[in-house]
Amino acid sequence: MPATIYDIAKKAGVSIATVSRVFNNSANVSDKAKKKVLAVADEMGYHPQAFAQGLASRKNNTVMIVVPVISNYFFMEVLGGIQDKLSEENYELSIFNISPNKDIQEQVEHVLKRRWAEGYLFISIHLNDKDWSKLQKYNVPITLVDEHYEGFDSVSVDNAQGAYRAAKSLFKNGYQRVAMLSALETSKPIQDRILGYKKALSEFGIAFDKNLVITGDTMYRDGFTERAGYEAMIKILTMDPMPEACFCASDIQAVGALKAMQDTGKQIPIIGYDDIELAEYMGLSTIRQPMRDMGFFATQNLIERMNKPDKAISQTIYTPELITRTSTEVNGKKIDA
Amino acid sequence: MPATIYDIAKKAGVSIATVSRVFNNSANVSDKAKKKVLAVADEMGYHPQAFAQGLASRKNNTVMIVVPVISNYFFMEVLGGIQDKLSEENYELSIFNISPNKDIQEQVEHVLKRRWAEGYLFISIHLNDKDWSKLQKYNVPITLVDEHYEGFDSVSVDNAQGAYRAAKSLFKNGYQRVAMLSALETSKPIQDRILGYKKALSEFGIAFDKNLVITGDTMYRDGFTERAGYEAMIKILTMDPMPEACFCASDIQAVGALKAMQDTGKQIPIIGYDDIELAEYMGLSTIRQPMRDMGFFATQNLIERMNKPDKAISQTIYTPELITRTSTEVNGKKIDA
DNA sequence: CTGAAAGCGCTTACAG
DNA sequence: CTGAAAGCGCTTACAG
Repeated sequence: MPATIYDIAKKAGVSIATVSRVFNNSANVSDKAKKKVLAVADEMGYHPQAFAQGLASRKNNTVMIVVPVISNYFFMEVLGGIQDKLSEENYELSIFNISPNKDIQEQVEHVLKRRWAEGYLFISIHLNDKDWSKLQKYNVPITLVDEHYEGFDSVSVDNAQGAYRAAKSLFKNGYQRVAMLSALETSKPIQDRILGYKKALSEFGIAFDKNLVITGDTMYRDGFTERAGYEAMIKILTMDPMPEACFCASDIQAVGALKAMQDTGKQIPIIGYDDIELAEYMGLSTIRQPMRDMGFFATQNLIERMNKPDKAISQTIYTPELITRTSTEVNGKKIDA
Repeated sequence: MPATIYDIAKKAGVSIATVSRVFNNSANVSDKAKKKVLAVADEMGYHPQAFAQGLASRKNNTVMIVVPVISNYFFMEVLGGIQDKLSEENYELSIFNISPNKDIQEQVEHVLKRRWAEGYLFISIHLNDKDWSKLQKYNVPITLVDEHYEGFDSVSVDNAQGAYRAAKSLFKNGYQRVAMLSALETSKPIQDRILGYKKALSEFGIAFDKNLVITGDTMYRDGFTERAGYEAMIKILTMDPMPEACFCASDIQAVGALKAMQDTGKQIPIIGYDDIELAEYMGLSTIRQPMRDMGFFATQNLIERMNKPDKAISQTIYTPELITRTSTEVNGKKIDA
């Protein structure tokens, strides 16, 4: 049985209130009492229990991440940013993994009801407006990442704009038949990126051809995998006529696509999406999302709200930028942005 | 103010004990009472608070991961396995990130004292025997991943053996000057991998040359990055005489190394370590660590211990296997394992 | 600066 | 099957 506050109080010859004050750095404790308590606590290996503190104080110093897919590059980078910020603060980190097989809304409400944390970071959770508005009534600090809804603070990237920039640069450099290597169409980021692709098309007066929007067959992780990218690129390279260039919905798919081109010996310029660390080393042109910054900033925003619940709600939207590398070079000549 | 068990009890016309029983699926509740309670709870949006439950029952259904570097490929894969297992069970997941700047032992003890979780997964936490033995006195379920100490359950990979296999296959295929692309030497996995490399050397009667153990200059993430791999490979390729082949301490470094070879136009066979998903798409020969399995199995093991604290301690050690791909092919000929 | 006491929201023998 | 009551380990006005 580990020591409790009562054991320490008794042994130190003070009340439990004093012990509590010592551990909460409360001002009003004599140096003598403080020293004594600390000494006894150290000797008995005492440390306040998080639960009891949480119950008594009605706060628990915990930030919870709610996320659907945990082992994925985008999340990993965002998580890095969250950690960077959290390490400056005194908060514990908890992660709740939303299962794709059960009702999302229900799981999210469950999490909120359990009151596990003081604040929540919802990452890549996409709900409709009605469901989001229901969540507001819980009146708990939530910051959205990779999604936005006017009722909550959010940090996201303009997906349509990113896709638009990628496609536009390809059209601008003279390519006409530009394929889009896509993923699961019910995915919200995909929908937005298709929108951007279409916008670029119409700006250049090119008709939309749905046959040029290709996905792989593997739908694991919504199709955001090397394998799905490989499969899709094989389809693209065997089309007749073959597309002249390709915009990929994610870098990780682009990695598979690059491999497909290598295996078949056919090559067309491609642009990815995300700018994961690897992209630089693959020479992959891509649309950069500031993932780490997003995580950092979202966490900062959340902590501010936790401390000041009535501050104004803010929507932060990053505009992604095009990074050109060798995957869009032709005869050593870079592509124009 | 959210509803409490008292509110529900009053409104449902039962005692709080009955409400509690309903939410704990206790057998002894009449169907009628159960239905009534559930209806009222749903109406008032009630759900038991995790804290209060934890305090009263002295368990909290939480598994905590303790890990030094959170955004890294190895951890991401292991995490995937943990999630796979946890999603079958009814546990919450918490993550504690050990800061590299503070004393590790102290942080670990802090975590244990706070009693945040019922069971802990220590991932890539390396302590000396004395510190590990100190941790035993907390008498709490802990499973080690990527480390082993006889006092705890553990799931690890034989790093020396893996490195040995990689280096051996290179020597066996006729290469004499085989460089090792290394990382921070105080890292325990690195030490073990160097040991394996040396073992292969001596088996083939080749003298150890410390100038052939090369690291990059970037020591961010202990040197397990593309950049560090790139830097190190550049050094290797400019050595005179140039090494004939290279064993890399991780796939992620190997990715950088591949890029270095591409940029310089020089090429030697290389073998990585880990077999991250990407390796297949890069054609990278590598030593496969069953990362996902390790996470899955460690979690399973931990849960078993949580349910049965006195079960025998078990050490699981995987032997990594060599996967040969194009990065070790010469003129289309595969390397022998 | 300090202590007695109430209270946080649950669980769980115990008695019926 | 059900309820009254004690207890989990803390925090925090309140009074001194």
